Amino acid sequence: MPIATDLEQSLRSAALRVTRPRVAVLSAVQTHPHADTDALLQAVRADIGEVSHQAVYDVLRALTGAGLVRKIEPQGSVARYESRVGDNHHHVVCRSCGVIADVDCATGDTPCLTASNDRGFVIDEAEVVYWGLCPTCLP
Amino acid sequence: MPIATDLEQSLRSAALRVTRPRVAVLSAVQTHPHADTDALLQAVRADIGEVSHQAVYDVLRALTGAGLVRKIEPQGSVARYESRVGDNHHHVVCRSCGVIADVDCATGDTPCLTASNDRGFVIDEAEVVYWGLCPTCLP
DNA sequence: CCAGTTGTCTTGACTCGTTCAAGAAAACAG
DNA sequence: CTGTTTTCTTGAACGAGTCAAGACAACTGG
Repeated sequence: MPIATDLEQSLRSAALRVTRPRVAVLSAVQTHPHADTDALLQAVRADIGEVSHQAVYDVLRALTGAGLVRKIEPQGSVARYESRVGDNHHHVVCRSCGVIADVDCATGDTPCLTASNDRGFVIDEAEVVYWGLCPTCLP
Repeated sequence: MPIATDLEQSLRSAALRVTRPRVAVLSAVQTHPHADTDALLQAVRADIGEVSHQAVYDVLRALTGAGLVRKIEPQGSVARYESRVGDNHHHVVCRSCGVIADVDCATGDTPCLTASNDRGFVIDEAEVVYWGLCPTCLP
C-alpha cells in the first residue's frame, strides 16, 4: 500500500485537490480491489471517521474521470472499482459467488481490439469479461 | 419476422406456456434488437393493447432463463434484450449515442475463451464489449 | 501569511429501473 | 369440461445512484 504522500502525489498530478476523503477513497480502492461502493464507504469511514455517502460517490466519479481508478460493473452486480489502470487487463467473474479476479490479456498488449466486422464503428477499447466458477465454488 | 406459429413453437419447445404477452414480447425482442425494457413494453402494447410492465419483466426473465433471449447490460445503460442466441457474437457500443451493434466473433467459433492465466477459474463464457463511436457520431 | 475564489463535502430529498406480494385470470392435462 | 398450476394484474416497495443548496476547506495571488 502506498504511503499517504504517494496518494497525494497521484491526486495532484491529476489536477485534483487533496482532501482527506479523496486520499482515503483512493487508498481504499487500492487496498480493496473490486470492492463495491458500500464496501469502500465502510473502509473510508474506518479510516477517517464519518464521511457522507455522497462524497464517496463524487470522489469515485472524479477519480474515474481522471483515470486514477476504473469502474467496472458486471451484469447483476453493483458498480465496483479498481486501481489497476493503464495496463490492459480483464476480469473473471464467478457465477456462483460473484468474486472478481484479474486476468492479463490473452494475446499481447492491445488484444482483441479488432472486431471481424466493425460495422463502421471506430473502436477504441475492447472489454472482456470471462464467466465461470472460481476455485472455491467448484463442485 | 417469424409468424406467430413459429413464436408459439419456440415457446412450447422451451416448456413455456403460450400466452399473448409472451408471444408479443418474443416478437418485440426479435423486431427490436437491443431494445430496453421500456421500448419493448411500448412495442408489446402497440401489438396487443394494455399489458402490465410487470408481465414484461416476468416474461423477459422467463425467456432469458429458457435461453430464448439474451440479456445484455452495458455500463451506464439499462438492461437490453436480443433474440440472437446460440451463436457466439459480441457487441459494439457507441460512447456517444449508446447505440449497440452486433459483431461476429473476431477469431473463430469459440474465441477469446482462453485467458492467459485463469487463476484456477473454470471459464465457460467470454463476453466482449467493444467501445467506440458509431458512424453517425463520428466527428 | 492572509483573504478571496473555486471546488468539495454535508444534508436530505428524490428519481428510476427493477423486484416483491397477493389475488384474479388464463392455459394446459385428463 | 373441470381442476390444477402457472401467469398476469395491481399496487406498493426497494436500493443504487443522482440532484440541489448551502456550509466548508483547499489552492492562489497579493
